[in-house]
Amino acid sequence: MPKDRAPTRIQKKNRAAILEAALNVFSAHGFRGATVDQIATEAGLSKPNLLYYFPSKEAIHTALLSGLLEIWLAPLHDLDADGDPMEEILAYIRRKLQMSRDLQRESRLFANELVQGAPRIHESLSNDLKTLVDEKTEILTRWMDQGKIARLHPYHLIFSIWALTQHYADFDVQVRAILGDEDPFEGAEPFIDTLYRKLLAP
Amino acid sequence: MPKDRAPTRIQKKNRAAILEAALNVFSAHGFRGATVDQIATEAGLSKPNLLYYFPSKEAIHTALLSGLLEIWLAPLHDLDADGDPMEEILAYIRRKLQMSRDLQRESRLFANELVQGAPRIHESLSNDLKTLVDEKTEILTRWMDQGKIARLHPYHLIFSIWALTQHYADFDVQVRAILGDEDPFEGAEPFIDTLYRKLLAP
DNA sequence: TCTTGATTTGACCATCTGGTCAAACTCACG
DNA sequence: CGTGAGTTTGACCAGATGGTCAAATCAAGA
Repeated sequence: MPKDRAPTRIQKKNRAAILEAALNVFSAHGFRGATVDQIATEAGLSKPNLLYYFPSKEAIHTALLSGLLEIWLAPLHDLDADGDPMEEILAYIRRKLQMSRDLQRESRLFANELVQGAPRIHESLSNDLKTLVDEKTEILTRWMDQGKIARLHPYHLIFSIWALTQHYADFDVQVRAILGDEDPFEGAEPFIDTLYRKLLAP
Repeated sequence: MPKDRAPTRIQKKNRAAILEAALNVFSAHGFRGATVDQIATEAGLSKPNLLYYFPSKEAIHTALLSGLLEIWLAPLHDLDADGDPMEEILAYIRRKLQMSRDLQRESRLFANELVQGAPRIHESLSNDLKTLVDEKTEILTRWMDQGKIARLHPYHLIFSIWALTQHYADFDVQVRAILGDEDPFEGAEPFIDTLYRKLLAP
C-alpha cells in the first residue's frame, strides 16, 4: 500500500485508471459479477499491482461509490429556493435526464447496488440522501403552499423524477429493443417536459 | 435428469420448490451473485439433488424468467381497445403498481437482468415484448387520433408507466430510506393516478 | 552515480463454486 | 412382498477468484 504522503504522479494516474476501469466493470456486471482481474486488465495493471493501490475489491467499490455520490446528487443540490419554481424543477429534470444519457455507467452502478438492497451504501442513503431530499422537499412544499405549483406528495414527486429519468440509463437495452433505431433521449426529453408541465401547473 | 414422462408428485413438488427458491435468491443477488448451493438449501434439497431436476444454474434461471415473462406482461395484454381509453390506461397502471407491491421479487429479477444488459433475455425483449408493445401502442395512437386522450409519444408513455411503477419495487430500499415508516404504495397510488389523469386529459 | 523508497510482478494459496458420478435409498405397482 | 424406475447423497473434481508475499525493477533526490 502506498504511504499516505502526497500522492505521486504515478499514484494519481493509476488510482484514476483503476476507478475508471472499476466503473466500467462494476456498472456492467454488478459487484459480485465483477472480478479483480477484469478491473486490473482494463486498467492496464496486473492484479497484484492493482491491489497495491486498493486493499481489496470491496475498497475499490466503496471508493467509487462514495466518490460518485456527490456528482450524482449535485443536480438536486442545485435546486434553488429563490428561483422560479416551475423553471427550477424543469431544469432539475433536464439535468437529471442529461445525466442519464451522459453518465449511464454511473446510473447503472447505483442501480445495481440499489436493486440488491444497497448492502454497501445503505448508510449513505439514510443520511446524506435523506437529508438532502428533506431539505429540498421543504422547498417544494413551500412552493405548493404559495400556489406556485400544484399540490402533490413531494417525496413521490421526487421519486417520479428519478424513476422517469434513470429508467433510460438503467433499462437502456429494453428501451432500445422497443424503439429500434430511434434515439431514446430525443423523444424522452419533450415527453418528460410535457409531463411535468401538465403535472405541476397549479 | 427425470424422464420426460408425466411428472410425478415428487417432481412437481421439487421443481416448484426450486423455482420458488431461485426466485428469492436470483432476485436478491442477481445471476452471478446467486449460488446453486444457496438455492438448493433454500429449496430444502442438496446441491446434487437440485441438479437432478435442472441441468445447470443457467437452466434454472432461464426456466424462471421465461415462466414469469407471461405473468409480467399480462396486464399490458389486458389493455382493451374497446374499453374507455382513460379507464383502460388507468386500470393498467393500477395493476402494474399492484404488481410492484405484490411481486417485488419478480420485478427485481427482471431489473437485475436488464440493468446488466439482459444477456439472457435479449431475444424475448426484441420479439415477445416488442410485438406486444407495438400492438398496444397502436391502440394508444388510435385513441390519440380520436381525441380521447392527449397526444403523446406512445412508446415513452409506456416507458413512463413502467418506470414509475417498477421504481417502487426495484428501488424499494431507497424509497423506504426516504419515506421512513410511511407506506410507499399508500402515497404512490394517488400520486401516479393524479399524474396520468393530468397527463392524459385531452 | 548511488541510494532509498516507490512500484511491479511471478508464483502461490485458500476458498468458493458449478458440476459429476457411482452408490445408496425410496416408492409405486404388479 | 419384490422389483425396477425414480430419487437422493457423499465424495470428488476442475476452474475461477480474492488475496498474499518476497523478490525484482524503477525513479528521483542527494
